[in-house]
Amino acid sequence: MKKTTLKEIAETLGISISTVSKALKNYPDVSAKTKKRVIDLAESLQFTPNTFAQSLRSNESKTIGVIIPSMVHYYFSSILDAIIKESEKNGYMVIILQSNEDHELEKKQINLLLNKGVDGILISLANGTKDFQYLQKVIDYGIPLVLFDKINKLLKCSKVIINDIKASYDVVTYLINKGYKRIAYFRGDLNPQNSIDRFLGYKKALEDNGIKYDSSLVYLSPIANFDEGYANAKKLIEEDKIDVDAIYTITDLTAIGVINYLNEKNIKIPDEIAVFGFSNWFMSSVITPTLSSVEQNAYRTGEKSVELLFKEIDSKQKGEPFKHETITIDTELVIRNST
Amino acid sequence: MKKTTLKEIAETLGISISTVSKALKNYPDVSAKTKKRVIDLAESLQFTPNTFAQSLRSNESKTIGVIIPSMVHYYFSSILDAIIKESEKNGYMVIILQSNEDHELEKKQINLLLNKGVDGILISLANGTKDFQYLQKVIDYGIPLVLFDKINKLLKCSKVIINDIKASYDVVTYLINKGYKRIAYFRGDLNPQNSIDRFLGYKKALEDNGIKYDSSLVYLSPIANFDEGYANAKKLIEEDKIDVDAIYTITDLTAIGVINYLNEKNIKIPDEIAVFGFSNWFMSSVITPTLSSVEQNAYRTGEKSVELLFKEIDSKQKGEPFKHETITIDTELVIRNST
DNA sequence: TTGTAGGCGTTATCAT
DNA sequence: ATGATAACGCCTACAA
Repeated sequence: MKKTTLKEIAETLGISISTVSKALKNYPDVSAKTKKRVIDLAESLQFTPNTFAQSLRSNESKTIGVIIPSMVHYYFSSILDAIIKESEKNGYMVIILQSNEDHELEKKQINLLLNKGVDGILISLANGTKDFQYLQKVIDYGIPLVLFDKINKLLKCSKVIINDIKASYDVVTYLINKGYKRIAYFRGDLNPQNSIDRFLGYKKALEDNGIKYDSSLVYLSPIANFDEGYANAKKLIEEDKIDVDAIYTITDLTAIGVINYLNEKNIKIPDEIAVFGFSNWFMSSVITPTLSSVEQNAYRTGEKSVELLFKEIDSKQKGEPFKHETITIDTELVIRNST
Repeated sequence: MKKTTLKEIAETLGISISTVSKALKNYPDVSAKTKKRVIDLAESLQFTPNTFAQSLRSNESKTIGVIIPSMVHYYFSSILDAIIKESEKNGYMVIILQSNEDHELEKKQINLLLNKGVDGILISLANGTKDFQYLQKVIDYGIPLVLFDKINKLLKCSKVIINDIKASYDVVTYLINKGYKRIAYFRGDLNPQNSIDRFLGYKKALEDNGIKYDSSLVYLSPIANFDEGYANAKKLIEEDKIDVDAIYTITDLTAIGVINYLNEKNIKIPDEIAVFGFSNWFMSSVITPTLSSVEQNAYRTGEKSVELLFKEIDSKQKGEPFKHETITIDTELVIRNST
């Protein structure tokens, strides 16, 4: 079985290809009778235009590309969920690539997408990313680009982020108000902006509440996974930081590592040590104790990102100017039993 | 900035388009000198062939489509991870769609992918799927199709599955050997094959061990999510099934719902009631108590699925005949603290 | 060794 | 109201 073409319809009906094309596109200058004959036959043959030919002609693929660090990740998969659903509504398909937090791979993938001819690109940057030339290239090519979550401030494109400084500030302020005084922080690498910002929020909240920042309470968790949380908690306990009464982490997965270690050691949460995460993974609502966290509204982040992208694609098609926006998604503290 | 074309290179060098094309494809009948001139210029202009034109001509998109029920799902996202990585290695991109367990949507998406001109389709069927005509259509069109996880036996295409009957049989046998006698089962809908098979395995294991199957110990969990696990556990306890000493569920998420309810009610796991899941989600290794489960090797499932797909695409291109295969992925019991 | 020409399928402009 | 024609960019059989 082969796909039907305009040519076949034309030959069957004994008319020209261009008339067929016009009939199907409901041009006004085709007689009602011809139109009907064409449409009926097209339907019975299940005709759909060849997208390769359409793309070649229009230079549009009706496809967008998304690059995320990793797929098996509650936050990113939720964002993708939104991106895919919204794109489908708009008649677009989505190609997904994983940078695996590898800067070089990310670069290669951007080029793959450009070569592929996608109509727009959404990306959450890999942690290592320092040089942004290849992203500038996307902009130079005139391909709409939206950064989300892990962004770079300097690039001239739309962005969707949360206010990490404020969210983090709120967490620490909440902990302080609850009576915690020695709050450890398991921070991420100081490369993605949000990692920096969460750390800043932590420090600022301490400062504003008259608590002196103590760098010995800060542990590094560059990958921000379970094992690092577990290992850092172990280190903290074994270093006899007995006055630490709360641990706040860059993300939930790390916090869950912490919880697992403390549970193993029979250290009571939150009585002896409280734990606060970030991102509100589903998992956090079902572990013991349930984990307090920051709801990041992943779905909305995805929604807003494609929305901006399609707006820009639209403007481009119409030849209208487009003004880049930065949208900040609201976050909320979700208080559970770990604090 | 615009993409370079063969024509531009040809004009710049004052030679014909076909010579440029041949030079870049390293045809033997182009002089070394011309070849060098072309390649150098192409490189400096960062020439890459227009994929729309290539696709139109070759009728290949170097893109495959994947349909899964849902993205925010540990098992499926792990499979996607494998699919994307393996495809990239083979120079293919991946378009992902979510059927949302909606049969009609799935049908529409299959058509979208066919119209898009993907070179192959991977799909894990929605639960409701009963009519398979539109999948037959894929086969009739000659588009390689591989079913994984939730399959239909009757379709003539490659498949990647696990042996659900055996895996389930092993779980229940293990429980019986451990001394559990009244084993409740929270089963899924009897529509996807694997749901049926897990139920069969459960029954067979009871039978083979001289335990009479008791339908009052079977609870339905059609969506197989957390809430259903929680609700069914509640129902079971409130129905005073006090002799039940183990609960085995269709999937981990449901089991985790069960654990949460039992924990809330201070029912000791596994002393009063043991819990066994299926799929070995990451989450299961970090909840309290850690959950015994069946490792399904999602990544391998993804790997094998694309491998079969690419084999078939390859055969098709070479015009060779292709023999469909059904690959069964090994599973293992992962015993943790809940049993 | 190089170039010409035709076609992949669609669409839009310009005749008729 | 309909059709002929060219173009999108690439590829290749064939001609020179």
